[in-house]
Amino acid sequence: MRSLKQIRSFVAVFEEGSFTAAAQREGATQSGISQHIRHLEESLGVELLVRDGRGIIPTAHGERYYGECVAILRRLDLAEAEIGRASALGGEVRIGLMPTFTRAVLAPTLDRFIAVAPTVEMRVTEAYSGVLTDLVRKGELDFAVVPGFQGAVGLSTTLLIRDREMLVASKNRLGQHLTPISLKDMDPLKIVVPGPQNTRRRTIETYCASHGVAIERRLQLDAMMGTLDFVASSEWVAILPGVMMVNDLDGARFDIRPLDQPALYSDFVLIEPTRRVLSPAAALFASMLRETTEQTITIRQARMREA
Amino acid sequence: MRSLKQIRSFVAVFEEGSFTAAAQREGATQSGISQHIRHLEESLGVELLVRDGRGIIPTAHGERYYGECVAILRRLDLAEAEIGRASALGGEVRIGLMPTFTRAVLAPTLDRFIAVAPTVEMRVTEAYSGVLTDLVRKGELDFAVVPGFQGAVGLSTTLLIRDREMLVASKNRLGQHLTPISLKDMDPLKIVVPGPQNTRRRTIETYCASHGVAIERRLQLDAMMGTLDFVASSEWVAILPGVMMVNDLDGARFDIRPLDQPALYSDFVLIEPTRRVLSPAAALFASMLRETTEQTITIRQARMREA
DNA sequence: TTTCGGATATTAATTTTTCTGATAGAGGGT
DNA sequence: ACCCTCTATCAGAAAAATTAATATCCGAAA
Repeated sequence: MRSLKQIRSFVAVFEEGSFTAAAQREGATQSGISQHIRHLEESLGVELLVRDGRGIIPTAHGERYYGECVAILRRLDLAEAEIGRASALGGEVRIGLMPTFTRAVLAPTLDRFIAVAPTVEMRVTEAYSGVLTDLVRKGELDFAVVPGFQGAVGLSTTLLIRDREMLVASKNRLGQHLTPISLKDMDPLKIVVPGPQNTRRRTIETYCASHGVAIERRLQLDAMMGTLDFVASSEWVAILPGVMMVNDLDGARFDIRPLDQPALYSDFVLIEPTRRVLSPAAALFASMLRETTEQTITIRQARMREA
Repeated sequence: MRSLKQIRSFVAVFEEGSFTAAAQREGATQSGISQHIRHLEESLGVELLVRDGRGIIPTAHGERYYGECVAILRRLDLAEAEIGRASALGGEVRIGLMPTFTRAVLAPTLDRFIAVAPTVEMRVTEAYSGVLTDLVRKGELDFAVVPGFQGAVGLSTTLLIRDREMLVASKNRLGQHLTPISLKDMDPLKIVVPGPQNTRRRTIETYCASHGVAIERRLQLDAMMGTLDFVASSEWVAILPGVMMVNDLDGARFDIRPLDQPALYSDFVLIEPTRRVLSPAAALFASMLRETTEQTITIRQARMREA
């Protein structure tokens, strides 16, 4: 007989591309997963996955069936979310954020959220996007906010915010604080960049290369806080998302100027497992996060107009 | 943990209105069903059904959850139907028809169907609408054709055909064969009617009462074939759906005249369990049944224009 | 070709879950 | 109150899922 376990196993194998990884994600053994898939295939009378020593490749039937299965799991999840937690905001919310977000917008969002939903247990994980993506796919996080990017199997993405990139340097080093700046008119930069595994690295390099930005030296630094500290006390600069600088708009520590000619925007998206539905509490937190972020951006724009 | 068995059990209880009946339908014991529902309610943390000694009443949560569950089961069924039997027409088709349909349109439909799908095992059940409805809800029939009526929980209905009601009498007793007739201009009728459990009885009585049709005597006869035989050899008349008289349009045995002023139409609908999806073979048979019926009606209309 | 690394399949024993049959209990209708 | 019908509960039996160990398969590299 068909069972939800079989379906969940199949979805996991499909998304992870491997029985072993699926077993890990489902908290089961590879053996068990293997049997579930076999039974499923037997009862459907159709091969769903081709095993080729190196992982799996779904058959055409597998592809179709996967789509239906995700929809079914999602619907089931929705049905429960509707009932179980319809009224009371409760339970646990587990989210993942990059340092970009934890630096400035997390705290005010948490303040507001905790006031509204005092019984919800919040668990925030800080990590870079690759790690967060994995955690979301494994179901260990309700959602995460990562840079806009090519979707991954089993994840659905929603644009959370689009923000402007800033050139950041220590105080009085960049000229008119908060006014747009064109990098190609500047002396060659001594710039701090993240490592190549970070999505931002490629964005920054591409921007510089295609808009004639001269770079004198690069320093690869994978710590956000470290980067800020270093920039604050040296002649090096960094390109950072505006959203993480909202607490430094006063110009006391940093000179911050939005990139211009052209402006550089970054998208941040909310990712969640397609097979699941955000709990009301998680959805509330997500919307508060967006709101807070938008407010900070609005405030910044006001300051920029003054400057 | 949640399981499909639990969901199926819940749907069955909801639709049957009773644990005992649900157990029968699912081929399980009442005890097992009871435990499934209990576990479901426990894991959702919500009461779905109120038990009141005489059966069950769903709670508001139960109502909502039922809707989702049906959608999920249906989607699952669809996913499988898509895969397993996408190409080959095979398996078994079990349908239910009333005597109205078995008399004239079944045979030609079967001819066509068997020619196209020789490997399909057909099982046709003849019964009245109440019985057929029960069988469909229990999942023992893929679909049935019954008089249009108030939907039942768990069944979805599609209009299959709308046909005109006929006054039927033995040969040379009604005047111009196949021409419309207004009953209120006639002498009081000696009419054969089905018993009150039959949907048609109410339709006929209502028609007569509200359009001034005089009735001299009633004869209650619950056998369709018997009614025809009796009418053929007596001065009694009957009101019958046109679709069952297509083999008697030649006027050799009966005078047949469509009711007029006003015309009386009857709807026949295809009913199937909402939680399931018609197999390709069953869908094909249904569409052939509709086609055949429509053809017979077209033929009759041509004859009527000639007359 | 051989071997190695990484992956899935198989198997049998074990654990967990489900199912059943008997029985107790609850709630109307008479 | 009594009866009848329905659901709940329980413990044993049956079935299914799970596991750990092991076999097997496949491709890549030597």
